[in-house]
Amino acid sequence: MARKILCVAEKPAIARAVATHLSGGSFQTHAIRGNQYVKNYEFDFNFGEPWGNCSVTMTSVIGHLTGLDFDRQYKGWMSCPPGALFEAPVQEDVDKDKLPIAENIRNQARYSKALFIWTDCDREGEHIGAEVRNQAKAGNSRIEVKRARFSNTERAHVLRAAREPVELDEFQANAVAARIELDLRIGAAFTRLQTLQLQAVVAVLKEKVISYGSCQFPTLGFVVDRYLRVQNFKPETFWGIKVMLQREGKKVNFLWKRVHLFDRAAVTMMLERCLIAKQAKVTEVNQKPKSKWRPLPLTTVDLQMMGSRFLRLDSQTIMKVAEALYTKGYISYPRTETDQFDKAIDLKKLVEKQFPDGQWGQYAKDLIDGKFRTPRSGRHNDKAHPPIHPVCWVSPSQLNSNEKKVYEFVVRRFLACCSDDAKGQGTDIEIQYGEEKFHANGLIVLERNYLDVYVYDKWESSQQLPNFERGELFEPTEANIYEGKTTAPSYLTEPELIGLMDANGIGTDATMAEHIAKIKEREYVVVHPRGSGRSKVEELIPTRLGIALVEGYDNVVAGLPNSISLSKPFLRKEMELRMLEICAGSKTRQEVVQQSLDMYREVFIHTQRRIEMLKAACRKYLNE
DNA sequence: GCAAGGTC
Repeated sequence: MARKILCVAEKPAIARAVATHLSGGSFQTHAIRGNQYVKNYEFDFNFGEPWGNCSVTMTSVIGHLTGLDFDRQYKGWMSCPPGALFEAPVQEDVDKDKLPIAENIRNQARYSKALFIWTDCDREGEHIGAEVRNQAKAGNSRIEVKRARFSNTERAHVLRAAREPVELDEFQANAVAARIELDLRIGAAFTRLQTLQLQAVVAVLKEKVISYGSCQFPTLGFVVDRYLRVQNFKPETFWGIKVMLQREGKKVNFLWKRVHLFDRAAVTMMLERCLIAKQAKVTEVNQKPKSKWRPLPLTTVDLQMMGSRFLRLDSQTIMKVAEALYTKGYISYPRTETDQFDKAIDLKKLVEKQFPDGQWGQYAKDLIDGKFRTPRSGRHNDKAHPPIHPVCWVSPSQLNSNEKKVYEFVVRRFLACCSDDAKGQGTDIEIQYGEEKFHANGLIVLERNYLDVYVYDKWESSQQLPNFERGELFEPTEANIYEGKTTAPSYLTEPELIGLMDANGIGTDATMAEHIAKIKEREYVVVHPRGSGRSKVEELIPTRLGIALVEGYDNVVAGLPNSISLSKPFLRKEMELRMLEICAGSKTRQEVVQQSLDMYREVFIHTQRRIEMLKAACRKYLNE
């Protein structure tokens, strides 16, 4: 009998795609008992040495199999002081709804010589792989464990992954295990502490859960931080000089090199000197080609940011819609950090698929007729998924209105990536007037290229400048002083918040939208519309509770050395660095868990000791 | 009734 090999992917869609490639398209599908999504695919495949021709069962899990929780006697909120959760025993169990999936793996492992793990090649994927391994070993302790390393589901790539397996990376799996334990202990301890303490202080908090999480709190911190900057803003008056010239029937405005100053007398004096000089001298006339770069291949974070901005959908809605489009097979996997296309992907074929479209079909044809360019490469690669792109064309009549918007964006972005940059001719003119320098810039757009399909970018020709010659003198038509006021920053918008979270390592591409939704659900922030029509944006404004929490925690640690407020992203960043140390093998999981718990325990003890600060902040903001 | 991370 041929040897049997069990393959397990992270999700059903990957299991199916891999089975299709390995089997050459002919496989048998079997449902499993107790779960409607997971299927077993059976076929033969030659893995090469040392396995040879094998009969394969390809199946999947659905994300993590297990969850970590406190032992039963610690689950009740009154069962122990919240601080005890830093040490309380925890146990890892297969989630209730995943029991049939785990059982399927144990059963299939029983008759298998080897297990090939096909989870995503990222940290979480390594941990999920370890969960799968544990189940397989429980079914068959002698099973040999291998890991397929693949970063997309292109055919040749998948075949190579099957024939060149590697080992599971225990370090990465351990790093995730550490994160899971820390998030649980710290989240539960602080949540219980602050909920129980604050509920008693203010009537409106009576029935509320006031949660703390290492991601949701820094997210709240960003919103509050901006809010306070807006509130505390004091406008300042400034003055500047503007110079205007009328020539050849055109008006040219020259901008001051110093932009503006906050000293009126000084500006007046500078203008006087200009007027005394009477004539301005052209010191530079530069004509140079300018270009506006086509966008980078699309990542999740970018989809959420651009989507919020141009499609007027919040990031969670965008992700839901993108997932629906993915499940229906219209776009690629929407959770990716990668902004570079793998050479193995046949991009032109994907462009051709868009030919039938009424809006951008002709544009796609023009690309294939010679205008195609290889996309730019960004600097991110998660080694698991390609940038988000359309996989086939779909008629607009098949989509609801949100799906239409998101699909259109993904397609236009993809076609833009495969286009040439926009090209133009720029003119920079610099003049010396008295002691001061001024400049005027002109732009003529010569080739729109990607702008024709990527309607979200704007790049317009400016008014054309009249001719100037270097060294020539002219008398400006007008030279004035003008007054202005600095304006307050505006409240944080969702795309800005996602940008901040991304830059500070708060959450992952898949979870950022959830953290924002969480702080809305907890009533730490609310969303207010600003403006109307096309310029309408949604702004995030902290509630009184949100402000009170941040101010309270800032006060708790104020004046203490080395204690960083929980509302800031630094503690989370620190945790991230320690996880990297586990991955590098320089620290063990236990060391990191102990160290990080010590760090958070210190803040916890301060918080308990100075809980009055937190209570006072809540009274201050919520008792009126 | 707590977290964050996978995925449906």
